Amino acid sequence: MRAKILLVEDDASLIELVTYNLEKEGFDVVRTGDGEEALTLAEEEKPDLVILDWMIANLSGIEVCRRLRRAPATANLPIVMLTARGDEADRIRGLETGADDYMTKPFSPRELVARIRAVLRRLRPALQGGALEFAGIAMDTTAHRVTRDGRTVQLGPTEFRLLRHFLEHPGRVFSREQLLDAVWGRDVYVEQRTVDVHIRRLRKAVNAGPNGEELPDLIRTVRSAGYSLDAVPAMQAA
Amino acid sequence: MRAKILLVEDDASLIELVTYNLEKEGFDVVRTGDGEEALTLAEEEKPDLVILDWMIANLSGIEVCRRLRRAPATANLPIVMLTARGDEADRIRGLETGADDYMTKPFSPRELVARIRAVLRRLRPALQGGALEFAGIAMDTTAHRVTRDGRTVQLGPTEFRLLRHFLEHPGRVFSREQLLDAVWGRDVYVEQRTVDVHIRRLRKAVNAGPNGEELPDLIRTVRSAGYSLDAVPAMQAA
DNA sequence: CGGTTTCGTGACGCTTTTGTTACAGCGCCT
DNA sequence: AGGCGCTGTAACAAAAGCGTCACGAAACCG
Repeated sequence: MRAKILLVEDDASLIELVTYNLEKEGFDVVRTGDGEEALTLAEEEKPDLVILDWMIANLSGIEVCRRLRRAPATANLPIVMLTARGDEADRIRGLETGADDYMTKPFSPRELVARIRAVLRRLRPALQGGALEFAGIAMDTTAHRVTRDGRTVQLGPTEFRLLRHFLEHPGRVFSREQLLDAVWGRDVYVEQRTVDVHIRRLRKAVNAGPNGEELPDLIRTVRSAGYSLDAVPAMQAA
Repeated sequence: MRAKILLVEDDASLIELVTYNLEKEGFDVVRTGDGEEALTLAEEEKPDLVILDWMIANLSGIEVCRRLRRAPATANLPIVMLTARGDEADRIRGLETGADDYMTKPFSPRELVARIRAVLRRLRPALQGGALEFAGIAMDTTAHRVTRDGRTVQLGPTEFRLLRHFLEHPGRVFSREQLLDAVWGRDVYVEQRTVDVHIRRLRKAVNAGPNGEELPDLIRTVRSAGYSLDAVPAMQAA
């Protein structure tokens, strides 16, 4: 999942510099140089993090920070202040107003990215390790939650591990033996056909549509080889 | 609740300076100048945050940071690096190794405190004396009061700590072992099934409605994984 | 086109995991 | 001392998930 960042800054050359570096690192960037608009965008764009300059039009960065914290919808939004005001008093004021980090200009773009990552690592764990996603199937391993096109999918422990294994290696074909090793454990010994049954259960759960509908099957059977999770639904014979 | 901070630093005058400022601000301080000992203390003292110097005896600060992150018991422990190594490359390395913030010497003690507060505010909300709230459950950690949709909920000490832990990490699944570590303490050893009983007591108290009614259960059981506090009540099959 | 192999599917005991209740011990307060 | 609230453990009940089998369908092969 890509993280979206709201950049609130009015210096054109800085906007370009920061945007370039963030996009290079895989972030989506939304920009504004206006304090009032920043508040609106923070609600509407639902960014994962805000970078705030102090001196901007209409509302100071510190005031934007305060209002973001006060509004329930954005009270939890990660904020990094990035400003020329580098006095001790300013830094402390920024942090105490609710900023999660505070950097002063001039700054290193790479350090900015590192600090953003550090903040997101704590506050949006789903963006880091815990999230797997492929072909409309999303898995949050820390919350133990799976969704298909937004609808939550109910899985038993074994199906969960099985799906995770597929999501970790999308497109790759695994033999029943490999799956038993990876999902059940190297020492456990069960019939290979057991895999079939769990594939069946996994398919049933993942392909269940809104009501009684069937969604396209993303688990491909490779005859005499095994199974794989695949973005392209199997072809149809009319 | 007072927060406990582990200060890993070997310069005597700095130790004094930092300790003085932290204690003045209401933190408990545990100190060591030794990298190996830092790891031990991080486990045994259960600090709420670690301040790490880079140049210390036995293990470098960066290595201590890496090992703390790797050990499950301390993987989540907030870390602030405080060091003379201020190159861009060092800062980035520190942050990418898992530090939550990175300050360089010389530094302002008041800024250090502000940054520590900023980190703790996010990672240990309960320490700020503030209110925790999630999905209609509100907890005032200082007054030791809990309400569900406005009605006050009566909890025993253990259930209170258990709920607080869930509120601090909403949505996340914890194994019984993790809960015992976090809520009972790392050194206490009780049966894992004890957790089940307290979950039961917590559910009973939190889900008690106006008269004899049952409110939707917000504590989700994740079979063979643990429990989590969750906004979405489990779905029903008719 | 039969024969053969491989896979899909539903049913069914069995085991594991969790829910629930009861109880005995402990510390604390009056 | 007695009562009271809280805790951890055990024991039993309920639920959920698991692995295997049997049979039919589909794919493959000559």
